[in-house]
Amino acid sequence: MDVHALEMIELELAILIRRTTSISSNKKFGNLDRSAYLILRRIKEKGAAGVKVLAEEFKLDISTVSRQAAALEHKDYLYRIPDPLDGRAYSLQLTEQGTKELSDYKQERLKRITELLEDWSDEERKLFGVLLEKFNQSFN
Amino acid sequence: MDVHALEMIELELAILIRRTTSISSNKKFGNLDRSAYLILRRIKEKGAAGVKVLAEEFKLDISTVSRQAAALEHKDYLYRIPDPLDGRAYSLQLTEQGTKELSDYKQERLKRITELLEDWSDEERKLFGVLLEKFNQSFN
DNA sequence: TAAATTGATTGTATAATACAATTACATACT
DNA sequence: AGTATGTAATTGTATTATACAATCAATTTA
Repeated sequence: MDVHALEMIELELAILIRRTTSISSNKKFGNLDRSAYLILRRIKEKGAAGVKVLAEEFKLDISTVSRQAAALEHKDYLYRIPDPLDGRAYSLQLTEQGTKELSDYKQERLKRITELLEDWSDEERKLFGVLLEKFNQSFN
Repeated sequence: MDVHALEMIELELAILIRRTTSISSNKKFGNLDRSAYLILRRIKEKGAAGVKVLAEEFKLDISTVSRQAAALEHKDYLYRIPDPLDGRAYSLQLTEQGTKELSDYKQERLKRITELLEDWSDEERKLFGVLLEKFNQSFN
């Protein structure tokens, strides 16, 4: 196995994470943080879900998702649909505002990434996407 | 330009960052967090440096690096070398313990990544490393 | 030598997370 | 039916990484 490649990945991942961590904390393009964004996206793509399901999918603690969901509800980006079979449970659905905010935020992110990668070839961009996806899937 | 590839990168980056953020906060393989690790590594590879230089290289606030350096000094992983020309300044060098800890930690990280990527081809690993590096460089 | 600048630290705030305790409801067991 | 156990969600508390502002001490400049 090619140790050099692994070392390179190991280092560059550390750098990437640290870099983007600080960017997200200071800058904050729109009104959404990364986690909020992923929640809205998930709901838009796969439909309403409760905090437990979301927490499992994201591999986060339920309490973490609960707070994020509460914040999103408070901003009127999500609303609750009570579970008819279980008085404790509910699921979360996008409001119209949430849908709009999601779309705006996604556009901003996309724009930023497009700028960052403007000198890349199409081939490189495609491969980078594929490999990132594959990497994320290795975690599951 | 291939919008689909960009969208994929955009999404997978968000996922990657969130995932690794939570891993580093809960798990913590060894005694080092990511930033501490990058500092030690930088010093090992490029020699002693003061907090200002490190902060610039890492694009972090000086105060952040100052605290990290203080923590590493406290653990006896780094020691200060006073600047002979400027009574305020100093640079940081690895202690023997720091060198050892760095090497152990790096091994652990490498091991973990090796496991994660064990099903990948050499070619894929190599490309992923190269593209991550290129991506990180786009930030500069 | 007084004023401005600079390297570093410290105070304070924020954000994302986890774990533990709690609340309120649901299910299962005699 | 009633108690015990389990479960969805929230809330309290702690930690970690970060930034920005204030400060301290030394240096440089006018």
